[in-house]
Amino acid sequence: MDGMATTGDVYDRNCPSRQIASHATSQWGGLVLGKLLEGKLRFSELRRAVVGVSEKMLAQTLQALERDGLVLREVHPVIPPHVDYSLTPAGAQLAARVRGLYDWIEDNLPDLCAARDAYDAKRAGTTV
Amino acid sequence: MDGMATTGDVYDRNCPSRQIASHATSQWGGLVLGKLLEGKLRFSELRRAVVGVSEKMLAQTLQALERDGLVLREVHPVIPPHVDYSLTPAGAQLAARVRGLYDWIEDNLPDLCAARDAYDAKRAGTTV
DNA sequence: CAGTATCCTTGGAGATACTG
DNA sequence: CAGTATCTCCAAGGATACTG
Repeated sequence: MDGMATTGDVYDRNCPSRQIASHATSQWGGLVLGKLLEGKLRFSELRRAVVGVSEKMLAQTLQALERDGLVLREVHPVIPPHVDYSLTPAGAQLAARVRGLYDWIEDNLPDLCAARDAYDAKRAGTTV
Repeated sequence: MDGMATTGDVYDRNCPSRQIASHATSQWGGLVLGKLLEGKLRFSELRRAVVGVSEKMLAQTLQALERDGLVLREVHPVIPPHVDYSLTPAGAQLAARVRGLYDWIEDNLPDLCAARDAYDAKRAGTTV
């Protein structure tokens, strides 16, 4: 029932779920989680792995994910600086689901693209 | 086929996967897919169900999902107009995964919020 | 009812430069 | 190396008005 004040339901407008979901499924958030699923990585390694991300967005994304308890940040007090990022247990669970989503899309890409072409073709034919 | 020219990999910069993923996991895309998982809905029903969405964004979101072959649009030629939206088989599969992601977040919300509080508390203590 | 067209605002995102 | 700070800019998104 709706008796709960803090539903946590994503269909509630101002509930933390939407924030966390947006972090985890954002352009860069999803890709970062996916990469970290393969193992611990340094900042610069992530930067290279996640093609197209800027320093700013990577830092921002990692902070959001760390804050949500999905990513672990380990600072090694050496010179030059060395920081490792990895998934927390929670992060690994969520990342697996995000990855599953991406994988499904990649697996079904031919169908999806075909649907697109059909849609565009139909529009081009009817209109104009 | 060369096999790798069109990888479909989301880590490729300009590949359709990223587009489709962004549609499916966008703020409104995810919520629309989630709602349609419960059954066929009309435009205005969706508008009410997905709290906070504007007409423009709903129309735009539905078009993108329809174009990707995830959502089926049925127009009933009556007055006043009546249009039903539902998931295609592909859409249902993807929606289930998106839903799973949201559900996981909702289920683990207490932990996630606790992590947040801890993060904020630590920052407040060390800096200032 | 189910959209489209238009305008307008905001903040997301990149580039750059600097620091510990 | 791993960030932070600042600036700028474009486009996503919302509000409104109109149409079939």
